[in-house]
Amino acid sequence: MQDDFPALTLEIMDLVGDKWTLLLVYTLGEGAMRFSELKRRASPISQKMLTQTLRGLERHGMVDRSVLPTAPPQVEYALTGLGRTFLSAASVICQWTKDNLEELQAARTHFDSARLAA
Amino acid sequence: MQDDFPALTLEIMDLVGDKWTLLLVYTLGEGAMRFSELKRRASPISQKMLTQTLRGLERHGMVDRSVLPTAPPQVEYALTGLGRTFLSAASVICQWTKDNLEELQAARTHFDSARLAA
DNA sequence: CCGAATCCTAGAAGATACTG
DNA sequence: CAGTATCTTCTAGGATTCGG
Repeated sequence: MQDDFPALTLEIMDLVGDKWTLLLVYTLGEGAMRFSELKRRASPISQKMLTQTLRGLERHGMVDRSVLPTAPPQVEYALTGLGRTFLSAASVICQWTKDNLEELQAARTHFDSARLAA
Repeated sequence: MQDDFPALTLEIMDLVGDKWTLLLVYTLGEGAMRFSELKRRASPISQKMLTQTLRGLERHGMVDRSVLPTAPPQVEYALTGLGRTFLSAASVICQWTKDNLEELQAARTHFDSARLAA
């Protein structure tokens, strides 16, 4: 896999290199959800960024969008199979981050105070 | 873990939410390396972004920087223990991306052509 | 209720020149 | 060799307004 790093990291950044994608994937991991509920759960995301991020996820085949034939219209979003396996993979990073929160915090504090002295 | 998503995703984006961090971590995963070699291997990164990204990694305790007492000075960068466990976690996403490249590509093509029609 | 369109600003990132 | 400093460009993302 070594030789594919550049291309793969570019692809990954294209997938989740923005501010909200990861949060939305995790939120949708709790179940299919409508636009407004998603907006509440992923607060403080703006409508614009919610729409924009959802379009990106849809484009990558990670999220399925279905318009319910009601009035007023309701739109439901759900992870696809691809989205679910992605969530599983992403959970590993999430768990790592949780497990190492204190060490990360300590490293930052140490680095910052050392820099302040200089 | 569910309730920690917002905070964790923010933390993750702080760690690897920029353009070059992931690539550098992967590159350093192949072994300790000097500035110039790193710059070559992570091409086309600029000196500025290389320095800046390395400082960030150092700050997070993921990379160790050591100045060799030679003339001209040589500086070697290496993953710390924390950096290595992070790399392991990140590899899962990397592998997922590799395994699903075709499906991702197909989803994008399909989405884009559907949009073009409209 | 869901989302498109527009405007605007902060910060990311590239290019270039210079230093111990 | 390994940076720092400055300048410019570009784009992500927030605020707001409007439409079906």
